[in-house]
Amino acid sequence: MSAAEQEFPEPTGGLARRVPELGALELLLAVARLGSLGRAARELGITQPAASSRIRSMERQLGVALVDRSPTGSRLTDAGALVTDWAQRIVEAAEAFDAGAQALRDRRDSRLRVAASMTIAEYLLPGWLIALRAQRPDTAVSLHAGNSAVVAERLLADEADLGFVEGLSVPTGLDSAVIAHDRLIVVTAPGHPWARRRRPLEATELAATPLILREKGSGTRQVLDAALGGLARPLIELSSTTAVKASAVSGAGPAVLSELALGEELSARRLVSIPVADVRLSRALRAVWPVGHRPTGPARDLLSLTVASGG
Amino acid sequence: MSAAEQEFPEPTGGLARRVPELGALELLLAVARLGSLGRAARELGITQPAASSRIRSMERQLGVALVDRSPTGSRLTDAGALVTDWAQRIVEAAEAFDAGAQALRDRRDSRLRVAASMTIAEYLLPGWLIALRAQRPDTAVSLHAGNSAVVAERLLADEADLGFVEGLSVPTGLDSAVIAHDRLIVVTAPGHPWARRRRPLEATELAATPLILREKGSGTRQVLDAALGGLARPLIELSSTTAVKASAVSGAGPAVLSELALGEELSARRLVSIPVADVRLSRALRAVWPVGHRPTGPARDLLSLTVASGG
DNA sequence: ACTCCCACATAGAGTGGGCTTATGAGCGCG
DNA sequence: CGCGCTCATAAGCCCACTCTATGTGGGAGT
Repeated sequence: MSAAEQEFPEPTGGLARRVPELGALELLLAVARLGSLGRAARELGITQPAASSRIRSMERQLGVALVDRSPTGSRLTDAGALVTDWAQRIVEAAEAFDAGAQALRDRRDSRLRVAASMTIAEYLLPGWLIALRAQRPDTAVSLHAGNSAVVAERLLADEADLGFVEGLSVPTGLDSAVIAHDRLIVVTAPGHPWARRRRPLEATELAATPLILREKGSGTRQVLDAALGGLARPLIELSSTTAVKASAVSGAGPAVLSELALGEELSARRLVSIPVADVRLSRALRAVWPVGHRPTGPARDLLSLTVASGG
Repeated sequence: MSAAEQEFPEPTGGLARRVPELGALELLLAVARLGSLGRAARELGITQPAASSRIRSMERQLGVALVDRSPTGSRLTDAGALVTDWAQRIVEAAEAFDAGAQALRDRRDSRLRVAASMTIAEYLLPGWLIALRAQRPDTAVSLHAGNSAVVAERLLADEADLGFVEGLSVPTGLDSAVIAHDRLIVVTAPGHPWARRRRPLEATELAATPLILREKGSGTRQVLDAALGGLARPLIELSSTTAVKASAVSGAGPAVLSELALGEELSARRLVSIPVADVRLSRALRAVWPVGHRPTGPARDLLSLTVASGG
């Protein structure tokens, strides 16, 4: 074997080889909480040897001892405590995923039918659904995502009980309550010239520069077009927020995204925010329902959750 | 089979059965970014049929069509775009996990040796490490977590190049720079009587109430004891932040935690924050290094990252 | 119109990780 | 001193994921 054995480049990916599976992380959290492999195994519905083996293989994979075994139980090592907290973040994200995915399976018999715009469905709804499930565990929720017009349509056709929109105006026939505000942010990779500017960006500069954008018709795009006077120039048009972020991170150019979409990327400096002068890139997020039909039952529960937690 | 077939209670867990594995989520993100199953497969180093089958089985598991296949490529469905964004959050958490775990494998030959307090290592460091890797991909980092005394010791013994502490004072022999501030927050489950209070909590009430706490000697505990005058009464003492959170969520009682630890729990209202009057529960987070030895090389890179992103 | 290339799907075989049951060993407590 | 708990080990099963090899369909270029 000479050096000719080609290393695969692996620019991204391979995470799954280095990060334990969700089941293993869940098990680790249970061990931390219950102080015993056996009890954790019972809680997850597997046998004690399975738990033992799984923790051991996780330790092998990470190259770090995670738990101190003793005949009186198991406690986390120092490294184990760290790993457990990092695992907790993954599991929380997985819970949000689960809550959302469950609502996507359009069950006809759902007790609460929600229609929401993309941004809200992506970033806020999963958390609300988790909270709702904590209060009313047996409420089945179905979710339909679409733009403002679609949301209004479904509400008026009695195909949804509660809607959420992010437009600049409220569709006719609907009552609404503002639940939060969302700002659009201009971002670039840290290496981009804009990242080193001292003066804020002018609206004219922004309008003159080709940007990485969602496709025409998306809520984000509408707000941006309105703010700039209808002329955002696309460098690329992509079909999902994820794709826009990935493209911006890789340095393809400046992008405009909701602040809700940019938690991790900004704090880890994969992207940096560029201040913008004299442009109103803010919009209200609203809950909506047919005029006169004040939400009741599960819809009311969800509504009160969103108002309480709305920033 | 009568109704005697006992449903397993599954109060927590079972997530792994409903959420696809990390490898599948990574694959989905690659498909979204590249617009083709085959290209995504190539990027992840698997074959096209494997990717095809894996996406299909994920769709079966979720009960939702995620991608529209066509002879010209694959695009996400509406539901697929939502699912992809939720998946992105999981993968981001997994990247932080990976960055941290990699630093935990105490490699002797690391170019940058970091010693950090628990809270910083848990919640801030992984993000910094990701950002550092983006700038300097070949910098191997090792991490050792411990309290302020341990951090100081390792720095002075030249076993670490850069330290992070969260104490109230800077250990002697070290220079420091404040990189962020951290507040401690009193939280309860939403059902707790305190959640319905109108007046802020008084320090004496807090001191008189048994609390869910980290064990004595933890940075969090020290700050709380100092603020209350040395007399926080423990209801339970637990060994990890995760365990404290879980216990508080389940309604065991009030807990005191760093705001850094409470992202998801507060916004999903699994926990609510209780205002506190006339108690200073704030502390500075500092980078530290031996007097005279201003950080250079990788240490300087990391330091400048943390200062830039510190709140 | 024919061909080439890319897209994705299907079929059948191999492998490995995780699960189970069964059993053994260390510590503490009555 | 034995019973309870703890965790570890061993042997066998099974399924998910993987591969190679092949088939089908559409767009682009000649």
